[in-house]
Amino acid sequence: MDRREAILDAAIAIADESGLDAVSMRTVADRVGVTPMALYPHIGSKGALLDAMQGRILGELLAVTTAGQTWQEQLATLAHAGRDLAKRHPWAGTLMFSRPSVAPDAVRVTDAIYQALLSAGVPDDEVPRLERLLSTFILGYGLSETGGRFGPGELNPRGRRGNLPDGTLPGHARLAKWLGGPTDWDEEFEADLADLADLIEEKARRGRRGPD
Amino acid sequence: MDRREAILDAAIAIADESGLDAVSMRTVADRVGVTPMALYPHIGSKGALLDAMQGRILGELLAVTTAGQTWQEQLATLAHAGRDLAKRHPWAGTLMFSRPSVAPDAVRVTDAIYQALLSAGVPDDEVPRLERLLSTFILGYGLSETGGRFGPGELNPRGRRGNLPDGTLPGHARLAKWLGGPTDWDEEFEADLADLADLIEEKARRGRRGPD
DNA sequence: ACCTGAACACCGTTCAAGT
DNA sequence: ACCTGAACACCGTTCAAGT
Repeated sequence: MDRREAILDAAIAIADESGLDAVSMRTVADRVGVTPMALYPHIGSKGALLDAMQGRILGELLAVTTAGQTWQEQLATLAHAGRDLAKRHPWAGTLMFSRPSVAPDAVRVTDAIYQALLSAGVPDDEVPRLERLLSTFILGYGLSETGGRFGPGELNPRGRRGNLPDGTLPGHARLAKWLGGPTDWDEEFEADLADLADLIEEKARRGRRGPD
Repeated sequence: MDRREAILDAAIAIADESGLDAVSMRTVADRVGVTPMALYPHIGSKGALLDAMQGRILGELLAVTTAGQTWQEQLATLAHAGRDLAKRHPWAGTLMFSRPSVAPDAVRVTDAIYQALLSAGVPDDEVPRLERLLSTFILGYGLSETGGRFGPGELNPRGRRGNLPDGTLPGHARLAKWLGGPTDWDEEFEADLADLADLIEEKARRGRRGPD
């Protein structure tokens, strides 16, 4: 097997098992069965290794096919694939946000979203912006879930406002009924996607009437 | 001055100047004029230092006031404050996504968004989800800008599809006209906010008619 | 009460040396 | 052509010692 591929396999396995911080030239080399310095001719540097890991992840995203689907189905397929990926590889979100997507596969994912928006009837000049809005949200959602931003503290104001005087959180007070229990993140993701699909549909409808 | 505050000042100054990676117990201690180990009684650990930095940032966000504004103005004020913060402290986005918001100030920011959504007329049971949708997008946008995900490569397909066969990027081909030039990120952020405000208005309108 | 110095187990990377 | 060993300049953190 190609040494470079073996190195990537090892790095991804370590990241899946113990997080991105556990990926070091030393731990990767150990897993491959070689000295840290032996990695350099094959992958260049730690940064290049992270870029290559990102490329692998995006390759997985491209495995999904959207041929013959409606634009709603296409977007849903891509969004779910993105979120599934974030769950399978919890470190992927951090990586995506922290470095520009240089892999050629990244452009192909972007293109798939462009195509879905175009077939929805979104005016050409609005497509790139809406693609960034969608991908930013999907990435952010995945990262919030896996990174802990949507942690239990977000939902349960009891035990968090201990050091705040009463009456400073009127919003929380009024919404108490909806803030108690656990949240179904799958359900919430579906609802968000439905809302964003509505937004796209509205864009397309206005586009057909011509711009304001 | 309180030693703990001085330590936080130093850490934030270093992060602003040289990035979050440059913040180490050693560099912070150097700036304060003390040995690394002298920090521990005051801040506990590196992780606690990062949490405290996050708290400071959120405190800045609470300085904005939204009293007497329409809900559209309230949301715009908060969104702009969030994005300005991300520009002033480029490391803040990474920090927000990578750890749950434990600071009491975080709940107050959330509450401000709750209040705006409530006064827009969004049904109570949809407010927490829409708050997460909004904050996820705003954070993600700031992080994409400062972290480089919205880098020049995203916009200019020339020079990136060198290793892809022709015809694999139909979306890019059709949108070539809109993908050439530089993007005004301020303008794009405004347009995104306007779209999300439309979405909220639509929610409120449907809520008044009663649920489906 | 607060700080220091030495130490431990880690990093990424360079460079000369081995086969 | 590919890999190793030693070294350099870094990490966060512990622990005994100083004032």
